[in-house]
Amino acid sequence: MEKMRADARRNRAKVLAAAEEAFAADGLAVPLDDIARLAGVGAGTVYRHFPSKEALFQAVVLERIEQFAEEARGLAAAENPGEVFLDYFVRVIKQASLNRAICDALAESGGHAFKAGAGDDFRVALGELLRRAQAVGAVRKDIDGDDLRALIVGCLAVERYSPGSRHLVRIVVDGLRASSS
Amino acid sequence: MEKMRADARRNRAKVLAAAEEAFAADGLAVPLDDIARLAGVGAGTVYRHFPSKEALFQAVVLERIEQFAEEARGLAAAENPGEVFLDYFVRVIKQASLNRAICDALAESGGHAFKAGAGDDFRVALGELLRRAQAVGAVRKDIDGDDLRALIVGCLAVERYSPGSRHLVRIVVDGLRASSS
DNA sequence: GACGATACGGAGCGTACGTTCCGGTTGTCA
DNA sequence: TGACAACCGGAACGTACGCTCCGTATCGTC
Repeated sequence: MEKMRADARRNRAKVLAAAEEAFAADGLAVPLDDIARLAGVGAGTVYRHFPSKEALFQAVVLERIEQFAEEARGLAAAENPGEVFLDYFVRVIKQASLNRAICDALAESGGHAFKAGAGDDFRVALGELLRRAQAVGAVRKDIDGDDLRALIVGCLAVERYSPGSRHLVRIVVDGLRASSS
Repeated sequence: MEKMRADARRNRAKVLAAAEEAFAADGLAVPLDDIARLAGVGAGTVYRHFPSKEALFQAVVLERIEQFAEEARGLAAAENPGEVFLDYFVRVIKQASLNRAICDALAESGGHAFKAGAGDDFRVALGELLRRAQAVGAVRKDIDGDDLRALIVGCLAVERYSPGSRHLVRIVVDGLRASSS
């Protein structure tokens, strides 16, 4: 992974960039040959660097999820946890809805990518924001991080079904705020 | 459609029944050959009755949606529209989540099946229940039938992501109840 | 600059699946 | 019951795509 030939490292980066773009636009359905062509590389080269299309996809998705987690960690110390949490929740949904790779990763196999490995960072960071928002009474207490991830999945589906309808996500947010019943 | 040979009519019914079962279990991904085998019929016979796999799928899905619409019409005259509406909303989600054909139909092409043709009956009936629930103040007034369909899609995604977690749908229901903001 | 190792490209393989085609079969009607 | 049309089964076709293979090109080193 470190002592690679210079051209190999270059090509690996090109493949990753092309995959990022292609998967984000068309999701997992994009043929691997297209990614190779977009990267200016042969199909064999892709397989030299990633054992399968699935592995490449996961690499791309996990990288994006890690960015979400990073952002969440940066907000963990904010002084108004309620607003911060809800803003973050909405922002993640909006960003993810623009990225078909994320949507497909969630749909496939029940969001396996969100659950395993690097997705764990996201789970932890999101859970922390939630905990703080609950502590100040901004969010109902009968939910946990797993529930939240499921809600994100649902909101993504809504967003894909009828894009841009603002108040649907707000309904969920209102539901999160409502007193626990 | 009417003056068919007896065996043709029989086979058509067998294909439809098999497709219903297979699509409900495995969604659109089930190979057409499997449906034919399940129906005890050759692949050619399936194509004699339905121009494409997609058409067969739509026929099955629309039939199911029509059942939902029927049920909704039967509830239109109830004396407690608030409860009736929310119960119906939850029940549709629960039923649909058990049927991968419905889930796939919603995912594919933004729920095209729900929007066109027979799906219209569902839209109308659902809208009527909603209107009555709003009239008695049980549901916030800033949503319409299209929003509801989108919410159903989202709840289905949640259900598939983390099955059986009751209170996620309840969050949405609470959001629906919440005062309009 | 030459040599071995490493990486590249893209043709080609295997598979899966939607769809079509046609020789045989079965229902219908006179 | 005979004959024609409608229908059936399933082999075969075309396509798409993930993945592999191997002759060739490129890189790093001495």
